[in-house]
Amino acid sequence: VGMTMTGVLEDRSAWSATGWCPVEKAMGIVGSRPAMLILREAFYGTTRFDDFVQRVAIAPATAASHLRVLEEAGLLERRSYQEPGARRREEYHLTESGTDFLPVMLALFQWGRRHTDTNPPITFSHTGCDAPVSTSVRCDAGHEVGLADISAALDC
Amino acid sequence: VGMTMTGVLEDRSAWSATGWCPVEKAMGIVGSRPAMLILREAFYGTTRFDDFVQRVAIAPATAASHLRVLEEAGLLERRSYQEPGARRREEYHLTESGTDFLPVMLALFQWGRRHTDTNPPITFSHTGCDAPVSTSVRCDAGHEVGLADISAALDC
DNA sequence: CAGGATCCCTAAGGATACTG
DNA sequence: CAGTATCCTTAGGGATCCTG
Repeated sequence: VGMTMTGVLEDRSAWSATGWCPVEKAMGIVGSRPAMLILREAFYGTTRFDDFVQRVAIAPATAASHLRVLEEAGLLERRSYQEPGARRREEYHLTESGTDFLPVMLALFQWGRRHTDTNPPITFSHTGCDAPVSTSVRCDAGHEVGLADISAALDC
Repeated sequence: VGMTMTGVLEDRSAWSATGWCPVEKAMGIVGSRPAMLILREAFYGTTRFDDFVQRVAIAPATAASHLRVLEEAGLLERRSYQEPGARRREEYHLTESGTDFLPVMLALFQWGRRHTDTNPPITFSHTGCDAPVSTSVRCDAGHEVGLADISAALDC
């Protein structure tokens, strides 16, 4: 059963109620300002608790809470480490699941830059190749596709 | 000034405070469960108020509120139309800014499917070509790149 | 059918202070 | 530095009822 994306919905009744939607699940984890911005910071290389607090500009309790959620959801992992002679420290690092979130983050960044009034003077480019980096929607054959060219099929 | 993405942050102090971040701005608009799911429904072809209410399973007030925000933010546009003999109705349609949100939505869908326990039996494919569709991070030269291969440069 | 008005309520998050 | 504890405030959102 295949039909254009705009139209497949009529085939299923209230799938939101079933809890089947990955988007919904994802929003439960990263669907808040603090969570998303903590993740943004993680992509920028932030690993320390206090840095998250300051750079996201949130309360310590909020940071602790969301860091825990992100850790439990598997996006971040907590690492205790101890430099010789120094005392013990904690760090938060992106896991594979966390780095896998990059397309979402970059897509969101791009969308915001294009459709809001924020346009920070920063460019992301491919190391070595130096060409600018962006997210795109493509089929496995390599064609870039828009919404109108996507069909949704229920595998039933 | 170019450096690996993981590391560029140290160069700017608290850019979240400046309100410069597109991600932050974007989260202000779509960074809630209702907003994101309304948008999801819009991608599936939902246009009517009551359908949004039922399929997202939210209160009318919540729907009205978020529909308005999405409209004001330019993602949705309200269209009054009147079929001959019927009374006036309202519809919400994706604008260009709205359809431009597709990469985010699809990336979020994919991430959720891969990293949460939700795996709905649905496949998105390229009409005609029939190959499955997905989001990817690429440079303009066409290389698929991961986080480690991205460098961030401040254009200053 | 497409909402507006109202009420209520809880959970999120800021501020501040404290601890190992 | 990496949090926890406490307090307080507000905005988000559900439920219900009403209207053009």
